[in-house]
Amino acid sequence: MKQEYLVGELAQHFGVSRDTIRLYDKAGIVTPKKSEKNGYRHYSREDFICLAYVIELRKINLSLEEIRVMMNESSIEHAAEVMETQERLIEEKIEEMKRLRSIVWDYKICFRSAVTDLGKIEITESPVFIYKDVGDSLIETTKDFSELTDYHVPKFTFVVDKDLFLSDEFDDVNTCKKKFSYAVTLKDDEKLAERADFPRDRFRVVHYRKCIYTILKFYTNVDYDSILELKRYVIENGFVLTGDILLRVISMRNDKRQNTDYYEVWVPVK
Amino acid sequence: MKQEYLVGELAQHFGVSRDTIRLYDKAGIVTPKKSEKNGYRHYSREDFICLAYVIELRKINLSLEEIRVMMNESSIEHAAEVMETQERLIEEKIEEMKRLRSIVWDYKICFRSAVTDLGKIEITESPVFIYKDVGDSLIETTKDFSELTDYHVPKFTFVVDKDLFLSDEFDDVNTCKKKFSYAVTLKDDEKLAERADFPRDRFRVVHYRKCIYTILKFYTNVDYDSILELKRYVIENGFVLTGDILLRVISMRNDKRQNTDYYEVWVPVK
DNA sequence: TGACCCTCCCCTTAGGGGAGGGTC
DNA sequence: TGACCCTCCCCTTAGGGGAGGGTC
Repeated sequence: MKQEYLVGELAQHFGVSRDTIRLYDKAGIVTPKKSEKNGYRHYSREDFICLAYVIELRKINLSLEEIRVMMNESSIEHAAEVMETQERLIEEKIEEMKRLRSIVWDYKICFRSAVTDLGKIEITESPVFIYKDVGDSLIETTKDFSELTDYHVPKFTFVVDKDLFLSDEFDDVNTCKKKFSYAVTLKDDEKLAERADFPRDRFRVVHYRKCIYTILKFYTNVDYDSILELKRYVIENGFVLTGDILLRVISMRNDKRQNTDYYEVWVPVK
Repeated sequence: MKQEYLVGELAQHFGVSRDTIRLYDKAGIVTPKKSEKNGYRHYSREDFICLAYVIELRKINLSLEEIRVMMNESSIEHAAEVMETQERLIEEKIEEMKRLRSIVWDYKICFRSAVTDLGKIEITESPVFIYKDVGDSLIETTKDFSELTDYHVPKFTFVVDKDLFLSDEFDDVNTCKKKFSYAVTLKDDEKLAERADFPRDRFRVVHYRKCIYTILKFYTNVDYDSILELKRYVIENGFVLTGDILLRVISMRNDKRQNTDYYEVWVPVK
């Protein structure tokens, strides 16, 4: 009857590497007899059972140190507590993952739209934006938003004055970037602006309004063709602007040569 | 108007350490101008926006390398794909976590019982066990089980022959451990044994049966008092044994000095 | 001889912490 | 002077991979 095993056999049986099993020895978790002759590890049947248990415990993400304590020093009471703690941690992890999933989902939808709807023009109703001009400091301005919510992240937004947009001045590619002003906007999915304690003195709210909606890509600081094209569209179709235009960052790169940035664009019209 | 920021301000604003922000520079993700004079990093408004984005991306568990690619080389199509991949990974993680939760929950219940029900004796009905004697090799025996299921892990089990248990021989602590034989059992929660393709030739099945159930702790290889106590209980109460006794491992230690092991014990009686 | 076994060493992620020294 | 800034170096987890050498 076979009583002893070498690392290789165990590694194959448990589907782990030899090194992993040797590490458990080194870490004082499963410490087989070692041959005096050649230093080979000889795992007894008890070692085998312990190793199976350790590999189970590793699967539920206990650290080697926690496992070492469980195997060597701990009481069954302690083991029960470890499992209770681990259960709580897993619960929390699941909740956290669900939260991340929804953020990732938002990005995905946003990027997908940028891909499929790039340049498409649509007349629709804008969402409500909570809005703040970038004053002296972008830090201070974005910090203000964190009082409102720590979940949604406000987006950096270019603003083009409606009259400037229509003026001839705006057509000069070299100067038009100087016509942008800067704001930070938050899509008000949570209807924060409707709450009684919403700080109306410190934020502006841009309500639902009829808008031309499109996604534009441009090479920031280099080429503003796509926004000039949008301007032509507005004029040719005889739209009347009812407010300033928002260009909200979808994705922004920090490439020193040429930034390819995407924006969602809201042009209020009637 | 404030156009530039130093690491300290950004670190405080974003709630990360200075080193983290410096690391993003070193990794080529957000690379501010550095003062020629003193080497200070001066973050522009664009850097600020990128950093905010990077910190968002880190929160959804993208690696720095993935983020670097997204910031420097990737198209919006690629960014969309990254998010789709990430969404799938998060889905899988959630499923994995739910699976782990159920394993941890099993352990928790098991260890809790060991704490609260230690030594308590109960007459109940045993579950169905799929059962195999340990033949020449524990590896071979447990490997057989992996054909059945890769979810449940079979447990090492001592078996005491019912006649031996009652005999005087068994009372001698020094020899009683030699009376144990060894098996591997799997609690058949999934009703594998009822399936048509269950390999009846290679496994035994122990069906529901009336049993004395208890949890025992003993110092394996040293002290078998608790099982002798159980024997006295059986005799004093005039139980008639109807089959071999199973002692299934709940928790096993590999301490060289004194193994404190817990077993759930099933004594079939009528 | 080939398939094992051993130890030692270096490498990975995303920072954290500290030393030692300069700057506003 | 205190609160900043800088770089450099070591440390963490749970292994993976390889070198170099011995063993069955």
